[in-house]
Amino acid sequence: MVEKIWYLKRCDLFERLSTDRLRAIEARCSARKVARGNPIYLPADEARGVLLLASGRVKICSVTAEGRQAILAFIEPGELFGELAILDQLQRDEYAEAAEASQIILIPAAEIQKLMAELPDVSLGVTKLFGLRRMRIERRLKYLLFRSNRERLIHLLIELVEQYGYLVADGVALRIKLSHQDLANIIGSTRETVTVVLGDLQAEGFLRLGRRKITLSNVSSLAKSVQVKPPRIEGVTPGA
Amino acid sequence: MVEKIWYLKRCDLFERLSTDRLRAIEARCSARKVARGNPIYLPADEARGVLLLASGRVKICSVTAEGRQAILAFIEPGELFGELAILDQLQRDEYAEAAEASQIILIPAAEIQKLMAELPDVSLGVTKLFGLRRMRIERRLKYLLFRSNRERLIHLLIELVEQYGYLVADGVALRIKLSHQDLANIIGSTRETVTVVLGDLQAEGFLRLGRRKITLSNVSSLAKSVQVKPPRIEGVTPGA
DNA sequence: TTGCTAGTGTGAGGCTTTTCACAGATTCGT
DNA sequence: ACGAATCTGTGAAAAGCCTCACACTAGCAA
Repeated sequence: MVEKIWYLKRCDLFERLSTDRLRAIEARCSARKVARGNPIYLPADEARGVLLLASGRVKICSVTAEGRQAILAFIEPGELFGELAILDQLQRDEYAEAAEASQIILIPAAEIQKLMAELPDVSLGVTKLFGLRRMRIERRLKYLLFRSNRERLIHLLIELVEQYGYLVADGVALRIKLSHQDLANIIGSTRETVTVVLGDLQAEGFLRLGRRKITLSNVSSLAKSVQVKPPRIEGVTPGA
Repeated sequence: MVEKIWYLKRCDLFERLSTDRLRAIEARCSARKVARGNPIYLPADEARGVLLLASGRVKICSVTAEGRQAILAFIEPGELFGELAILDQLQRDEYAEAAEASQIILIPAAEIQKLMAELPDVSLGVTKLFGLRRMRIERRLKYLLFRSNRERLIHLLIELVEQYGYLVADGVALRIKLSHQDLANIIGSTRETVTVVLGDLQAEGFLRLGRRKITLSNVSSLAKSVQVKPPRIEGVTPGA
């Protein structure tokens, strides 16, 4: 059995709770492992609670009638997802799948609601979480509307650098592996177009391509080309 | 001077507060009127507080470098906007303008934060507000990604019916007046394309066009054509 | 009434993006 | 180590959408 409490403590929302309190929550939670590519919840599933990602990586998607997969977000270890269940939203209309082998913890909605009622800190934390997610998605909407695929892709790369970038000898690399298909699924384009545009950007010297790997050699001029201020880059190591 | 307290009471978030409490809040708020087409806040403005729309209609927009206006949302009387200020987000990156002559009330962020800290109900209300807005925008992102302009427009029409539709003799009319340019600004297209697509839909018998006015004659088959369940339509009158 | 403005209708031409088809390369599972 | 699956690169043809240019109408203001 997984040490659930250890992971609970790593989530912003719970880090300030007492160990006793955490033990109590832990008792109500269940954990499970999901292999890469497998679903965690489907739109049809009833939303019984909130999920916490202990390890791995999760993507939140929706699928069009023609079978195209739109990627709405990636979730990193320590982050909550499926959190609309907190609002007694029983039905979700997106689904979550493991982008890598993952361990997840299911926290019953009632548990969070109880915490929110008792501890204003938690309540505020949830509000902030919602606000943050909303800002992210609003920002994405803005850079998708009216923009060419080239611009969309550049904006996405900059966002990825902000979230996953780390410095290497010859530029900035990403701590996340994405195929061209994945990138297309985020910006609402096709795999082929992404391949071509990335090829162009490489030819123009903005980046270097590897298999599921992109190294940005000139983030700031790339940012300037879409009139956006260059992102801050986390100074250090590749991480786990 | 406007009867601010009257309007505060009409906002979901405040409706359960005592009159005394409301008086106290009222004392900290300021009200102003804005004529159609004028800005309410700009991206550069510091976000001093949250805004409550007392009357009129507001649109939340962002502008691309090439001067295209993306409409992110409409705000109706009784709704809050600019609410990210609650999270001490000092800088906004969208702007708000009056879509019709409007009266707005500015509530200092500190006031809301105090309420949230003292009253769990308010705190939950804010969380719900954030969650709701996020669901809306996520839904929009989903119907924009990978979709043709025709599909985007149909989805938008269905959303508008849900929010603004009322039954009339020959179908469903909308309680909001939008030009083709407005519609284009919502779905990220151009005025001409919207005109053409609406013309097609009219020819196919789905709707009838008037000046800044659309009457849907067959909402359910329109919904079926994009594989969406038909929206509920508010049963009655045109409203104010 | 007479402008004037905002909103709508239409078409030609060109650019962007998708679609389809296939080939080579790398990684993964067993 | 081997075959299978995944990932990337490329090109031709077609579809979709945007740009630009202009005409017409309804509503508003003086």
